[in-house]
Amino acid sequence: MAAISPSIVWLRNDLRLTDNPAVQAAIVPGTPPLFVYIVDDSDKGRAQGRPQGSASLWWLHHSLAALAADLKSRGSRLDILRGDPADLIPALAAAFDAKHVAWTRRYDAAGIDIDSRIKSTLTAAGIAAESFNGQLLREPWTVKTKTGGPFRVFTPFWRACQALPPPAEPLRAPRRLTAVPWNRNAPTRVSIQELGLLPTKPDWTAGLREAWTPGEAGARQRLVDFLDNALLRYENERDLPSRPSTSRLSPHLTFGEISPRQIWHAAQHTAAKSAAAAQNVDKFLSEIGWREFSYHLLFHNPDLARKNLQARFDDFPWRTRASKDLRAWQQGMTGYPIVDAGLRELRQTGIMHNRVRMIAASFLIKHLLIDWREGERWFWDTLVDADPANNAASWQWVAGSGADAAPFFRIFNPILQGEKFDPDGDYVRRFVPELADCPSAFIHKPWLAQKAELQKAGIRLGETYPTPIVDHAEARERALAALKQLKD
DNA sequence: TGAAATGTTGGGGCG
DNA sequence: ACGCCCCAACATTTC
Repeated sequence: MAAISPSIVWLRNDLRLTDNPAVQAAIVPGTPPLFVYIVDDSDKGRAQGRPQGSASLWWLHHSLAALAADLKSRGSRLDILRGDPADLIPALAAAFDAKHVAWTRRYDAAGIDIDSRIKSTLTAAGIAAESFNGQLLREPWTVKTKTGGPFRVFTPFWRACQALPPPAEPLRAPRRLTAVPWNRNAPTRVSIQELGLLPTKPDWTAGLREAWTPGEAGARQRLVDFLDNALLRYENERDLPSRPSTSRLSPHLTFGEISPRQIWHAAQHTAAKSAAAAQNVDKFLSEIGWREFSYHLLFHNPDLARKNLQARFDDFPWRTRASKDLRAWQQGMTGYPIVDAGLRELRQTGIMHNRVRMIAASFLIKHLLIDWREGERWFWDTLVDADPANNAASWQWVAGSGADAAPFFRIFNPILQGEKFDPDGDYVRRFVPELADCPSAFIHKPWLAQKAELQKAGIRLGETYPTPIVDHAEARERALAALKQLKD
């Protein structure tokens, strides 16, 4: 019997079966789909031409495992390959005599380039290659200003998005699938374990395991939990890092375990319940809107992670020999508790609360005068939600070099921000345990406490916890002086 | 999706 | 009783 020619679903950052148009497109009677994931070892294959960080790799491992289990329970299989997709995809199609390959789009320049080359190769070989929008509410090129150009300001961008017809209803996951036997002429497969994505010695991932459930089911559960239990507090509490009032969906979105369409529709459903729900949904969806805006910016500015959107920042006098300060920031040892708590949360859990990201980023850029790209790179390496669009766009936003960005003179005061958004210091105490017993009045400025008081709390500044590496007022003046140079 | 400096106002203590 | 000063509270401007 002649082998049935399968269609190939090339999965990438869309590790889900629900609302996945590439999966849907491959479900054709008589042509069972082959589900393939490729670990691209070539440099060009990675988003922004750089490897993913170890936290992201941990997530990838578990997300792949979850997807493999989902496919298995439906009678199918996830096949993993390692190498260059430009070789592997055509080789797979040839080995299986596939007539159809489908994937959902990515938006970083390197990825777009690879995908369009592969599409031409396949098309030239008489194979239908189809790409879909799986990761965004709106394709970046479909949202235009009145004059037909891309948006550079968030509010009108989001308004234009909302004026478009609502996103399509999410697609259902396939129920029952048929596994395609592997072909001996096809490239060699590897197991998830063989990919070696998990750190071994030391295994520092206990914090990650505790905080997260990677995979489609975990993503959906997170969304339901958020809408059912936290939504009504979202507007009031989303800026309080000690409160579990954010959605924490970002890494699930990064890996495509859930789509923004699913989120949008579920949120609309919840919004219909009450005026209060609707108002909170509005706030929440505008954060999804910022993600859309970031992708819009990335698509129209492929160098977003490397190049200032505002060229006047190209000559900014960043401190280039500040490796000691950079290191203190990375390790959460700046002496400013809210900043240190954020960077330690990042290393421990692979994520940082959004409010604290802004404070920590502002501190690196404005207090330490270190190039925002250094911070962008660190976040890329350590965040489980490291995303080529969100990360780059947000760093440029804080730096003031981006689109619709905070002006450079908007300098967060880490003490006031701490007191405003972590008034009892719960967040600091959790992630900076050496300050756990510090009186609340000084939790964000321990260097101003009486020595006896600190002693009682077991704190010896400069020994158990650092003294501030820069003085806020001085650093602020220095940054404002640098701003003047920028104008000249 | 700031902070700090500066300006304005109004209540209350006080001579 | 009144004006003066102080200063908190709030508003505006500037960085």
